[in-house]
Amino acid sequence: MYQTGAEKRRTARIEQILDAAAACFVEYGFHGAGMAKIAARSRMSPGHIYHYFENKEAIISAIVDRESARAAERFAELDAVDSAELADVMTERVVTSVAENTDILQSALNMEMLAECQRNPVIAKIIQRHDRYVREQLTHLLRDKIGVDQAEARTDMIMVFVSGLANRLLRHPELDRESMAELMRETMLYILSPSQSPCR
Amino acid sequence: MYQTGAEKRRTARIEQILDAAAACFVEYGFHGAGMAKIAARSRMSPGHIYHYFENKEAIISAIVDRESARAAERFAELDAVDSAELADVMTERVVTSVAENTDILQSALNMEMLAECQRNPVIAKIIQRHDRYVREQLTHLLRDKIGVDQAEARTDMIMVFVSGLANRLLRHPELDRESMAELMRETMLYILSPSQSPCR
Amino acid sequence: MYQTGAEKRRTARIEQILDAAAACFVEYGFHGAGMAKIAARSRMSPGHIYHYFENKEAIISAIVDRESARAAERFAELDAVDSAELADVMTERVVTSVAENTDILQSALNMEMLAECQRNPVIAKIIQRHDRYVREQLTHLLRDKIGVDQAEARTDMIMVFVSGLANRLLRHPELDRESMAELMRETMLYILSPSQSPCR
Amino acid sequence: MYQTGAEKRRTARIEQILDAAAACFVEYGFHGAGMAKIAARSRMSPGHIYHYFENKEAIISAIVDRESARAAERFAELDAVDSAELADVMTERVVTSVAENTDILQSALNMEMLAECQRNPVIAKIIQRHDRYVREQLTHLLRDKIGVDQAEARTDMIMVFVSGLANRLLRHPELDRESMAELMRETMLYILSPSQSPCR
DNA sequence: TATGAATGAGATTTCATTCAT
DNA sequence: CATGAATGAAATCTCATTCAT
Repeated sequence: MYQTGAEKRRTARIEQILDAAAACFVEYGFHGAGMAKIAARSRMSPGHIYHYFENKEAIISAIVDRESARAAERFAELDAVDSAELADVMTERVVTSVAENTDILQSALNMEMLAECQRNPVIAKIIQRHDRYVREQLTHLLRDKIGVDQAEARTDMIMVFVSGLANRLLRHPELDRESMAELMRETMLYILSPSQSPCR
Repeated sequence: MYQTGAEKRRTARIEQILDAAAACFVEYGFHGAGMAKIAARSRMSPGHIYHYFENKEAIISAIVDRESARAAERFAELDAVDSAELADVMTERVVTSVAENTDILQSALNMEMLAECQRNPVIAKIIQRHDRYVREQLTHLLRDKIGVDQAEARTDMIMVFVSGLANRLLRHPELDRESMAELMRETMLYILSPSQSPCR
Repeated sequence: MYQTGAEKRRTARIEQILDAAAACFVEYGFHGAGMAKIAARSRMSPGHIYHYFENKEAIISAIVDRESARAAERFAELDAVDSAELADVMTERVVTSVAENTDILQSALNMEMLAECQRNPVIAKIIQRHDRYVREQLTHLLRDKIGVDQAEARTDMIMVFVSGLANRLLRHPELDRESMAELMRETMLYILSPSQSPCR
Repeated sequence: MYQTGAEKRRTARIEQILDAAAACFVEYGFHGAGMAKIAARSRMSPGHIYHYFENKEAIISAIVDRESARAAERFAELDAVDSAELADVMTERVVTSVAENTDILQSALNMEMLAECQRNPVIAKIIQRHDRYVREQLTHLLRDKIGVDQAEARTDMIMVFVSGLANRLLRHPELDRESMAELMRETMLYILSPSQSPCR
């Protein structure tokens, strides 16, 4: 995917905006993050943002798209992992993310924040599409690689737990990340363990 | 607690407002629920709401207080349940709630919505206080009545799971409630089972 | 002027309102003094005030009327004072008022406060009528009793000084009343002194 | 003090707002002058005013600051006047001001208007600071240049008189400016005359 | 008479978005 | 490509006034 200089510049500008916006959404929430703040954090004028995005919704849409693309990368990586180790790798990923706010949890945080504007039907659709995608990939991994039964139910459990945890960490920053991570480890192992049915 | 006619009327009016506001918050989110909408749903003028509540924050505060009071009632009921049955009763309650949107889940939904305005430090404190209360009660039930070990970790698991589920149901109304309820049942039984440690 | 019991009661009620309103106007200003506050201070419901006064303007009108009547009384008293002593009596009255916030100054304070709503043409007219009345009476005293020349100019000086002083005391409560009173004494003596023309 | 084009424009816009606001305050009073009116008079949208001023209070604050700066200029001019002529110059200034509503009196008018919102403690402080400054400067001129005794008492007299006059002219536009100006001249000469003590 | 619940217009302020430069 | 001045609709909140009881 070759880009001319101008295109590179454009892409960089867009990344700048998305980073700034994502950070602002997590920090202030969707409604609290005014275009002025996002512009300031992007080191660009408010007006100029509209050269790259039609409106605020479009920024959200792009954030979700980017998140989806990153999720796709992560799933591709997991797809390459040896089946026998997959459960452990997945577990460690989630645990690390909780402990360090990387990847998955950061994504979850973003989603939490964007959810504020779920009533906007355009955004709602985008987020639901992302959610469906993640669900499919996860189910695929569980069913086809780890080989557990009731893969969909287990997927739902993971997603519920991850989103619940992101929420909780966001809103109760006083909680101990270490013990939350440990909690998550146990839970993941339980959910991913093929020997004992989570849903007997 | 005797009330004169006027006091009854006042109380009824306040309940009216709280019901309307809670419904609006769930339907439109905190920011989408303007005082105008809340007023319309309460069947009174916007201005009149300010006879009962100093501002929008105060409404939220009152909703959380009401929620807390109801939670207290529910916990009191659970305290009266026979220890041997408690795990089952709790499980059934949660399951029913998910299936029928009653009590606990409604409360959880409300909390999710109110969480939108967590950046408001006044509200943040109120919600955190409520959260702490629920946590304490739940831990008490798990440790002192059901008698499981690691009661706090299990409490955290329940809270993470319930909030995650409320979130998910709120944002993905297309999900199948039946299977979600079933998922909830399995998870609760697992968490509440004293024989197998969730956090070895 | 005989009054039946009902009439007496009515009159008392009206006085109650006027006292409360005047006090509120001085304390909070015309715009800051809501009908609710006035009602509370009158120990009466907001709605009930409208049995006695058509609207807020009417209260002001009545306050000014009452002030005018009191001014008339004061002028009548002064009219009865021996011409030779009149200048001294008037001076002492003003000085005492400044020192103790009685009579004249209180009246002036009320007027200052009401002046806030001067743009209301109805009120403007009422206040101007009061002002004209005071001016006539004062000029009469100066010209016909004290016997100074340029009575109108001297009257204007007195009125300017008194209103200026009321203003200043109202807005700079930290000022020393004693020295202000002394200042006023000197000024009054100067203005009322027939021997030395203030407007040569 | 060099300004770029943008800075000039900004300064001009701010002046525009301050002029409009001052005019509105004089015309309608502080409470009567809505942001909408001020915006219309500044020929800009209500919202845009908030790019330059945080809120209505800030506008007032800026008006007082500007008034203070202008007062400082005037005092600086007076400081340069020959001592022998100073009393006459000051008198003429005040007299002209009364006759033509310029400078000093205009300033006083604004102050009168602003006084309406004295109950706002922020504004109250600003105005008191301004008042103190004027008082000091005036006292300095009287004591150190004109060389009268009791300079502070005379200063108070001037300030009371000027504010009283501004009040009166504002509220009784039917009064004859000529004769008011004449009154002012006599009074100023009397107050500034070192030979005859106003406060024996 | 008397209450105070109720109304609704209007005030200040915010903010996504547009546009001249 | 870039700025930031400018708009205007909408949100929260206040308060004089009315009305059912």
